[in-house]
Amino acid sequence: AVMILRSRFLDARRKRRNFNKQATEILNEYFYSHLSNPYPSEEAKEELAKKCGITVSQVSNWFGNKRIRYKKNIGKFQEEANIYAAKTAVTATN
Amino acid sequence: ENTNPGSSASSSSVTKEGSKSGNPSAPRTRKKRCPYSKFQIRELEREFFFNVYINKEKRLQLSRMLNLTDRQVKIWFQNRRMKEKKLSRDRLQYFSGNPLL
DNA sequence: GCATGATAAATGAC
DNA sequence: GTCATTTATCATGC
Repeated sequence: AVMILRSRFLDARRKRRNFNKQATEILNEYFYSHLSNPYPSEEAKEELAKKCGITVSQVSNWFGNKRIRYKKNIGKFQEEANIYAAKTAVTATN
Repeated sequence: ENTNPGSSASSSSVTKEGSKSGNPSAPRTRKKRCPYSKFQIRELEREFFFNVYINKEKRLQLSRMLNLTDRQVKIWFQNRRMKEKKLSRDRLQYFSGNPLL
């Protein structure tokens, strides 16, 4: 049993699985609403992790990848940025 | 599969920064990340197994053997310790709350 | 074929 | 020294 768990643990780390749509929505919502300073605090990371159903490390990975890839090609994320900007605007009015 | 530029003897490559001699457009070049070879990793891991903290003497010896700089070996051990800590956290999280064991 | 998550070198704050 | 991070690279999903 120990070996089974151990191998499953190793595989789980290596195998990549995409986050579900809801988690991605939450992460993007935070990212684009904090575009001037997309660096969530440790507490914010824990809250995001809880809401997304992922680990804090995965939240850190997501923001690290998002920041560098956004900076490298802002134009590619323009449409996405507009979507979440409008979304946060709507939630603000409600 | 190695050919590490800027390591060992040829100290001409990684010019840390020409902070002097004018050079107004000092780009402060960040060293490009170059993955280490299997052989380098094996030797580094071997030493890490014996002692997580490497002393200066072994560090110099190891850096020469692997054609790396002292700084590279030092940083590798730092990163490796962080990796070990993260692995421990992940293991604890994964095996906790498990009906088995 | 790229998008995406995770990991490996490298830097800098402290 | 730790540790969050930047950057490139790796591995996988689709």
